[in-house]
Amino acid sequence: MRTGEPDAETDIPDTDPREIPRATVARLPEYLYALHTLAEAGHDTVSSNALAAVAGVNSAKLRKDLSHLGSYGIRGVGYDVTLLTRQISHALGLTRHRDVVLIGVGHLGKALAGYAGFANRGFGIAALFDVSPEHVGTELAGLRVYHMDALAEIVSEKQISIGVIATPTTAAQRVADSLVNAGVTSILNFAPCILDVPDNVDVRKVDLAVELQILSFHEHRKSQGSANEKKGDE
Amino acid sequence: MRTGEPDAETDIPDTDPREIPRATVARLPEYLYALHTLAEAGHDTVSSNALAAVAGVNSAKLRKDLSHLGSYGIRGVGYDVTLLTRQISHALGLTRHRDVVLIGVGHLGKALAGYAGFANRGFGIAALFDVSPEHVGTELAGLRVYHMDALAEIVSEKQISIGVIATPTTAAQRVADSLVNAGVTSILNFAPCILDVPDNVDVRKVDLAVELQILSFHEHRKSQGSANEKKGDE
DNA sequence: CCCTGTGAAATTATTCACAGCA
DNA sequence: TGCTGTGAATAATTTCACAGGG
Repeated sequence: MRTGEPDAETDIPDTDPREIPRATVARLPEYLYALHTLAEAGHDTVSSNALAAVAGVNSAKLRKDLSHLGSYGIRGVGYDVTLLTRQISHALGLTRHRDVVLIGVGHLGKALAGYAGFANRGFGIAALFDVSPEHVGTELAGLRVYHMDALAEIVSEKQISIGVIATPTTAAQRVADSLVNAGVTSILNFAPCILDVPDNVDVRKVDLAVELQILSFHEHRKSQGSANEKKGDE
Repeated sequence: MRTGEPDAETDIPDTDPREIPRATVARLPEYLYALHTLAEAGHDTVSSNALAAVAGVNSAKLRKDLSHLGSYGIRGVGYDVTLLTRQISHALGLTRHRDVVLIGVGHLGKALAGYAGFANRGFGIAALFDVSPEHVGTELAGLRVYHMDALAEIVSEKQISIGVIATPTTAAQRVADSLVNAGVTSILNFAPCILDVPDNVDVRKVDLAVELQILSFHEHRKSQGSANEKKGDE
């Protein structure tokens, strides 16, 4: 167990990614995006307050988060936008371009394949896969759709380490197994199920319906809480 | 705690939603889904251990989560699948059907409109909206695409309280304003930006690229450190 | 003064471990 | 016996508040 040491001196060589708290990691991409926005708006430097406002978080939290990167702001001024962008990108491992494979070219797969947000932020889709003869061999967003049989070969050839599952739930575990077999070590799963994978494989799940259910809870809370606070706005 | 007290409150299925911790709320939908799976597999009752395994969480956590609902399991047996399903649904406010409006019928909007997971889990899409003449008036997944001008009318007529934004980033804030004006009080935002809304409006953001960036971090961590210690999973 | 970086405090979340009931 | 429900212990996260550099 490592407690915070009382030195505020020179101890920031290369940040060990394992020491960045999970909650911080989850926010770094938001900061990155906010910095991008600010850079485009012509800002060279930004204070923790301003950046926190754009990213939608508390400024103390932001500073603490950045402190985990060993990042250097300038007291009295703020952070250099370009430098901070580079530091966060480095911490997230985005300096090296990471291509992904996408499995399933149904509605969601199509949306993901055409999603500019991926390419914009350092992720290219290396190849698309499906099993349906209807899709295999076609082209989508400038990418050929391969049969799953070709997965291992392409993953290994292009050194892919991340796979995105956009298949129906019933196929998800099978696809995950194939991905793991092919050598993929991170999976983004859009199917609403728990994937069984080896310990060295990271899985993140995005369930669109879950988000709505959480909003439903908030609606429930509002309608139960106070029936008197209503904003008249027409 | 209830050694000598009259448990008059134990029968009341009406939990105060404000007392359920955030982290618990975020997991309830997962439990709900797991229960659905178990029910289909023919289980009448389920132990916290079994349910936790299906939902991918620790069983003590699951029990504590359920205790916030005032839910009653049977000692020595487990939980009644049907009853627990109903209790969670109630806590999430899903007993009442909640329709949503979806704005933006680009790739992502199309995917969402056709996403069976919504309808399956108590959310219907009441109407689709867009501004592009190319889309307005067409039909998609059995739903007509309306022009944004009709938003307020339809939201009010159908008593919609949840809106889903699947537009380009540039339009997101404008759409959010329209939704708020129309009376929507919860927004699910797929555009990668922070929305400025009144305090009484809840916003949840889903950024597909952020998820990939978090995975990228894990890849980075794996390739940088010699993997010899404990697993970092989730 | 500005601001950052950060210990310490407060809050929240998770896990343990066991009493007590079916 | 097997299981739930839950205090107590632990861990993680957020927030406060201020020292100290520019």
